[in-house]
Parts: sequence; C-alpha cells; structure tokens
Amino acid sequence: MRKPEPSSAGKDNLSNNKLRKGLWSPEEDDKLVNYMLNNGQGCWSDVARNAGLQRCGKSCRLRWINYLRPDLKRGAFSPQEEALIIHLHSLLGNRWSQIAARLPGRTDNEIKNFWNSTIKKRIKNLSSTHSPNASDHSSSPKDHVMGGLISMHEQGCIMPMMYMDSSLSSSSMQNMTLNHMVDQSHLLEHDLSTYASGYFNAPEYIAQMGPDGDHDLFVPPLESVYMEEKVKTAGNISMRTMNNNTLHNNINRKENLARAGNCGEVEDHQLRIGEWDLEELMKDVPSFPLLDFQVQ
DNA sequence: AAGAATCGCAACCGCCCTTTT
DNA sequence: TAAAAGGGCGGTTGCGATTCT
Repeated sequence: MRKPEPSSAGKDNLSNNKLRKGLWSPEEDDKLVNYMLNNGQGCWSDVARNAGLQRCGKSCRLRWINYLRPDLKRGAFSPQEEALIIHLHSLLGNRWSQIAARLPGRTDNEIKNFWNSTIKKRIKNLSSTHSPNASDHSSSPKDHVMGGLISMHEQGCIMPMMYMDSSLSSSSMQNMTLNHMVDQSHLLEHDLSTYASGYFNAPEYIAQMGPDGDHDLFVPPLESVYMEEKVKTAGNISMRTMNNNTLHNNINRKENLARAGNCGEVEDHQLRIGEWDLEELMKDVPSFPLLDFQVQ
C-alpha cells in the first residue's frame, strides 16, 4: 500500500492541478461512490473531474472496480473459488480479467494477488515437500487439498483425477492431455493442475458435493470439440515446443480479431493451433453451479 | 520486548488496443 | 492515414500487519 499524499486529502483543492496518488481517503471514496451511484459510469476522466477528485481517470476506475463497486464480494476465497481459479488458470494463464469474469464479485486484481501470494506459495511448498526424494509423505490434516493430492500420488496416479471422469469422451481426454502438454516444461503449472485435482478428490469436497459427485458439473469438459478440430488440423506443429506464452498470445490475437469484428471472417482451415476461440473454449464454464455460494 | 522477516493487498506503471479527431 | 486520447490489462511496487527469532 502506498501512503496517501500529504496534501489535501478530501479537500477540493482545484487550484492545485497536481493529481493525487496513493491511498484513497474515505472522503474521496464517498465522492466517487456518490458520483457513480448518481451518474453511472462515463468517461473516467470526466468522472474524476465531475466528482471533484484530484485523481486521474485511471485511478478512479481502478478504485471503483477493485474496491468500491457495490457488488464486490469481500473476504477470503473459499475452497471452491480457489479450485475454480486454479482450473481456469490452467486454461487461460495469467488472463486475470477473464478469470475474474467467471467469479462473480471478485476482481482481476484480487485474483491476481491471491494467485501470486497464496497459491504460488502453496505450490512451491508442495513441490519441495513432495519431491520424489522427499521421504516425508505425511499430510497435514488441516489442509484437505494437500491431503487429496498426496493420496493421489500414493496411488501412482499421474493424470489428474479431474480429467479421469468417465463421462468424458476420449477426445476430451485427449484435449485435456494436450492442455498439459502445452506447458510441460513448467513443473509449477503441472503441480497446479495436480493440486486442483487433489481438491476435487478430497473427502471434504466429496462430503460437500455428495458421493455421486457433481464433479461433472464442477469440472466441465472445457476443451470443446472445436478444440479437437484444432488439434486435428494442427498437423505437424509440435505442441511440445509451444509454451504458454505462445498459446496465450494466440488466444489474444484471436480475441482481438473477434473484437474487431473479424471473427466470422476467419475460416477454420486458416486457423493454426493456438488460435482457438476463447469463448468457444470457455463456453462450458460459466454455468458452474458453485458460483452461487456466498463467502462467509 | 524488540528487531527482522514475511505476508497480503491496494495502488501505480507501462504497454497495448480501440476509438476519436 | 496518422496522431491523440481513453480505457483495459498484466506486472510490479511498497507499506501496514503479522509472524518469527
């Protein structure tokens, strides 16, 4: 966090054109909230000006989106949200806004911070604690995620269990494997998938979701037939040499094309591997049933 | 009890893309 | 068509709080 500028926090010092930086004062928050509730979102530089804030438009936008929006869900991430973030990250990479769009009440910044502070740390600990040479395989009872993961390892299960659901077609399996192949070089990413899969098999999760498991709902076959087509037409392109950045850059390219209105003009046969349609990729995701829960 | 180390997260930075002029 | 402005996004910083030694 940054200290508030020592100047006129909350005062209408319009003679001073220097924009404030740093923490927002309660008075500034009030001004922004009142303005947004009364006038709605417009041009952000206008919002800053009309609300009487000595802030740049970007700063107002960030403050509103990340902190002041009334529909924000505050508090710690639930295990369900955590698992969903991990799952979505395995598909989307560091595209936090896309991930946030599928977690109502959460912001990209929040998810990004959560990822960088909490999840990465856990995975790091996981890697060091449960490396092949590690002799101590005992699990901490307070960490159900770890518990699930460890029992999976003990069963010698390499493919993440979340991908082993019998409802999945072989093509889906193939695509899911592909999903991991694109980033084989990154142990961290692999661990994350495994980590998430451990969660789905944890006793606590099963107890919550029921023995029949809404697993199928919770972990939908994200990689669609559309993706399978892409895989088939990928031809000689080596997925092993394709890193995550390439994949995400290509998704970005496709997204930008779509935004520019060219989506329909891109013929399938012209698409190369990686130029997958993001919305197609994600079309099964938004209906996650567990998104209705509220954080305690 | 106090200093050091670590964590969590709000906010800024800089780049890129889109829209407007 | 080019330049400028606006907006969005991911990466990074920095500071208060918390934990550790």
